[in-house]
Amino acid sequence: MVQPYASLAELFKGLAHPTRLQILDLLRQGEVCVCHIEAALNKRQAYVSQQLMTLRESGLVESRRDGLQVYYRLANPQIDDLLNLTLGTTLQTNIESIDGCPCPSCSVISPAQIR
Amino acid sequence: MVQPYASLAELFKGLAHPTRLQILDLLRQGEVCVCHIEAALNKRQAYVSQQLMTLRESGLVESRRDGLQVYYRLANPQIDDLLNLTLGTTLQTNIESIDGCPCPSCSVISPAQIR
DNA sequence: AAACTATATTCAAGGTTTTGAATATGGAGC
DNA sequence: GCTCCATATTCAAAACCTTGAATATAGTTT
Repeated sequence: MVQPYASLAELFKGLAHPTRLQILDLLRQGEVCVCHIEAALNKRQAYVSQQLMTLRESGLVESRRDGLQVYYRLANPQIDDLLNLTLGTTLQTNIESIDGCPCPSCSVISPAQIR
Repeated sequence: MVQPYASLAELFKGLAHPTRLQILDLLRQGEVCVCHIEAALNKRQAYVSQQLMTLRESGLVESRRDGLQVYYRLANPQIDDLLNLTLGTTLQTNIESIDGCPCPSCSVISPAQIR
């Protein structure tokens, strides 16, 4: 078996799951922290984290820790190309600002910030 | 779960296998009969046929019978685009003319090839 | 340093995919 | 009709993926 096929197959395996595709779609908007992904997909934390692990292992995403938060992004521009080609340019899932989340998209001050 | 993700995931499942990728790569050169695929991959007939069934069910290829032979081709030009993006434009596997095979590619006499 | 928060990992049961072996089918020629 | 050829299907065991539950870890706050 020619090696390139095997490693490309691994990449496609990472893509071959609805939840993982939804996460990738989300990441097309830019870097996003895990709390956002949880909120946007409305899935349990551990489950999201498991799918993120698979995405990391497939080389589809990369992550960066900043304090308590971990931010995820698409691993490279070709993944973007691939998603544009297959998902089209319309984003299915949108992120809103999550109350109390310190990530860039959320840094808008919400009323319930007293302590 | 948003439906588009689920059906796209099915497509990627079809792509997530080395042998199936190799077959698709082969089909980039045009319509090819099963005997060629067998010869090019050096795999058992039943095995090749199983993978072709999966590819058909994923909507990645289409087939046409002509007498004893069955010819396969990529289902649509977007599959070509997807393969160009992911496999690049270099073909890994080449078809040679198979002795005694009545398909178009074989009826022409071509010099012996190496792999 | 203890408590807390955000995220990651491990485990296991159930489900699905892979692939070899055997067998079936559709079409051509006699 | 019978036989041969090219291709397809079925079956079953092993390998692999999915996902809920429980638990672990790294970093922050008190």
